[in-house]
Amino acid sequence: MEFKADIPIYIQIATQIKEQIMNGTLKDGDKLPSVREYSVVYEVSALTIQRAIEQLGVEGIILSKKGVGSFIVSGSREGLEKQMIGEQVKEFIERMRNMGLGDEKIVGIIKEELNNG
Amino acid sequence: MEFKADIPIYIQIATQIKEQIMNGTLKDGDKLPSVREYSVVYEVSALTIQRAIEQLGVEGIILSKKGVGSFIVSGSREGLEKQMIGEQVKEFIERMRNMGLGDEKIVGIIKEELNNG
Amino acid sequence: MEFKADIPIYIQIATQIKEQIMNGTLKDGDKLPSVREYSVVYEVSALTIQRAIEQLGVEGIILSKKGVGSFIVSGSREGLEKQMIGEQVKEFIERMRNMGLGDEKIVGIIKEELNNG
Amino acid sequence: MEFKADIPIYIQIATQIKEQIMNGTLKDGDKLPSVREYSVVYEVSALTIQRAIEQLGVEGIILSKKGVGSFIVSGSREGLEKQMIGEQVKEFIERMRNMGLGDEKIVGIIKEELNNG
DNA sequence: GTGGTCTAGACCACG
DNA sequence: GTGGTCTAGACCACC
Repeated sequence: MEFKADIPIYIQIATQIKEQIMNGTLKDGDKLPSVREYSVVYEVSALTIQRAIEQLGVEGIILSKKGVGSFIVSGSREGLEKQMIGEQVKEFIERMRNMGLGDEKIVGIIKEELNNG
Repeated sequence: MEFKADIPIYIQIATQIKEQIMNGTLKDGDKLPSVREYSVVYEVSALTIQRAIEQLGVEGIILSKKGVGSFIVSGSREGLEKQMIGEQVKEFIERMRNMGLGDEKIVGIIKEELNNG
Repeated sequence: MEFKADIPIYIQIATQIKEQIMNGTLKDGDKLPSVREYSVVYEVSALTIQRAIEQLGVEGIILSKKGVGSFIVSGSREGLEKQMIGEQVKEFIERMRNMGLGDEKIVGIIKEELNNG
Repeated sequence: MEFKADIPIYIQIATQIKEQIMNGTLKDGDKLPSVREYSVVYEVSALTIQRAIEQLGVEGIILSKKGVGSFIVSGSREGLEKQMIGEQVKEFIERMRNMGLGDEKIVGIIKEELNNG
């Protein structure tokens, strides 16, 4: 597993888990892999994994129980959809507009990339 | 001037200058405002401005001449367009796909946000 | 039955039993309900109940006889009163004083809460 | 500096800083001692201090700026007063009532302890 | 000098 | 076996 250098690893892992919730790999009520298991998979220290999970806990997406495990809070998927998609779309459009692109051009480059990429 | 807390200030300033180049506020060959002027406008220390300018220099977008000033390298606009737009579009689409969205849905939410926002 | 997330469940159960001794629900010499019964009532594993009872045993409040049951030690109520009330009152007052509250103000907020709550 | 064994050290430190805000030792806008300074004073690792400060950050009480320091958010004192005092008073009274004490008795033991202690 | 991240390893309390 | 806390030390980016 490789990470971008300019974003904290625990944030990148947290984001990845969020994505897994959104695309259905992880579902409501599911038990997450243990901190130690993740630690092996991602090849980072256990503490880094815990910070990722802690982060998700603060955001109300997962709930950790000592001695038991971490579980996906039911209904978190719907919340994530609005939050993550909405935020990122707004940010993306704002940046495109700041660079002087009009609405049609924005839709154009998206379509182009979808077809080519 | 206000900045996001989780992104280095000098990066945010550098990004704004890039955007000004792309939307035509700053043009090929133009002399940038002085560090002092920027320092007043953005309400940050001169050192932070210098790091922003240094950053743009490293990226080949501007050229600093000692005792004279910094100038926008000719042709930088075209380069920026491909780099900034291309990169960001790819990243954006990748994230949307990671969250399980199909191509049509991606275009849909973009259009929706363009009309509402 | 619901528990606070940041305090061990077995401690919370032990505390509730202590409170029942103090308010008279459980009296000197009484036999405690069985581990199984508690397990059903509190909706936790038998092991957790046993830890709660073990805890009370260590504190000298109950006495467990193998194959017979657990019994409330005579005189435990009086001991609990001094211990629990005394400790908690001291701690509470210390915290209020650490926050800069004077004696009169402490009595005031207590009275206010007693009337409103 | 000594800590209670059953409460995380970083929580105890965070609580102590909150108390200092409430009793006026630390005021709105004040810069907190650095992580390293605290680390020496409390004789714990720098990371433990950072978790305490991080906690206060999540609660909106302080704001940390990379390379600059941590500062007390203006208006945090008023918020703390309502939150900390209110919560603790309610909890204290609930526990006293669970033990079978009537309102007058609660006020009585408080007054007694204030005079003796 | 400042806060932030990460590691590797340890110990503990919980269920 | 699980999550939570703590250490000591390192490196980094920021201002």
